[in-house]
Amino acid sequence: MDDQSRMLQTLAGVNLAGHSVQGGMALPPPHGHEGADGDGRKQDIGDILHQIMTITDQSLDEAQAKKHALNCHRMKPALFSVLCEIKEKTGLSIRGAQEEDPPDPQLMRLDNMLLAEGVSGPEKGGGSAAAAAAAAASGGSSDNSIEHSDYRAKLTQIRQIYHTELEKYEQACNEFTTHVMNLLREQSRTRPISPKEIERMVGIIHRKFSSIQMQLKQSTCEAVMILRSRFLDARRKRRNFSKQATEILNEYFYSHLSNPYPSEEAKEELAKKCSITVSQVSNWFGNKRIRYKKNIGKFQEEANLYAAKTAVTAAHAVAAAVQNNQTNSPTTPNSGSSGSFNLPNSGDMFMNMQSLNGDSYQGSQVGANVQSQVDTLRHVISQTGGYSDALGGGSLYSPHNLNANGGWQDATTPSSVTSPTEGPGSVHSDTSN
DNA sequence: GCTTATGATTTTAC
DNA sequence: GTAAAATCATAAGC
Repeated sequence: MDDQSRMLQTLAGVNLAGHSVQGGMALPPPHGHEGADGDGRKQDIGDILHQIMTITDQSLDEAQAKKHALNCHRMKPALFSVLCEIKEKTGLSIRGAQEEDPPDPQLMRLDNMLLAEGVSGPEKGGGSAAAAAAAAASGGSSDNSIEHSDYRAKLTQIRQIYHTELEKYEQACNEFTTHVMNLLREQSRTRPISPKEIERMVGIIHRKFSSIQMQLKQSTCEAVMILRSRFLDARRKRRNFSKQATEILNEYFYSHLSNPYPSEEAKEELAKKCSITVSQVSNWFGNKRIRYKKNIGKFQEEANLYAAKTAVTAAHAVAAAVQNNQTNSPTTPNSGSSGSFNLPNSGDMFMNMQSLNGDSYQGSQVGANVQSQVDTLRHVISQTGGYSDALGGGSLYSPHNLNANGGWQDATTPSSVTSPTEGPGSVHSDTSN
């Protein structure tokens, strides 16, 4: 029997004597069991094992010296291979416990969220899907641009911090892993360390670091949530439009009462004039239509006011045109030209009225054929339905633009052709709601 | 502080 | 997809 197998037998005896095996390391008694042969070698082994076990209790220098002594010991190779064998056997028993953990569902959720918010994953042009979705949901492409850019800037900030921290963690993790691996390699000279064990250790380190990363991800998600809620709150905040803007919108509304649905172009024009967004114009008209319909009586006065205002504006425009015509040579023959006063239909009337009265008014364009203009104006005013008698006296406003179902008449049906006998009271079948 | 007005959002119907 | 209707939330007036 050679030294090695004899030693194995001895060690097996030690273990059977009631000393457990822990952590892949055989734990011998402080002093070797005296076997039947009473071999002095056994005493040696016992001493060596004792030294191994107590090495951690000693100071570093001491331990270093002992380590060196152990390395140089004549029994070292034999003992080493025995330990390897023991570890191999004990390793089998713990293998089942180190199965790969399934992916953490919470971590997956966090990852998905960060990806969806544009914090992790590829950079989406500095923006976020969430912000874009929120902006789209609000109904405007360029709307909320201030908040949107603000949101994006803040999200970019969060993204940067997240990536910096993540990088730091990864770097620390790698450094620590390398350090531990070096340590294990170093230790492998004195005790058997299998690649599997190193792998396991690396796994443990990675798990620890990923738990830290999860905290980082959680904090990032929270930050994004807070930012998002603030962003949405900011969008919800209401600021009253300026008086001028409200007037412009009201003027348009009441002058188009027969069909208060501005076209996209008209909306853009109104938005520009009121310094608001197109979707705000849409919102305003949506609200106005429903509120007007719900309570026509309440809006009667307002309607009269704007009808009168528009009538005065129109009258002034006509007067100005007449005056202009008188002062200019009557022979100026620009009647019928495309540049002349052009009021094609009620749908565009307001904008042209605004042109007459507003900043864009150009006297030269309101030129020659005054009489035809007056006629056109009269016709258009009558078509608006708001004050068909405005130039002829009588009631300024008659809310006959709503049909019996509560809806506005078809845009193609001018209010002037609807029954004039229909009074304010007859159109309120929808006001019950 | 309460009420009303009003801009924005969400839900519903078509 | 769009408008109506309902609802929310805040500004403004008292």
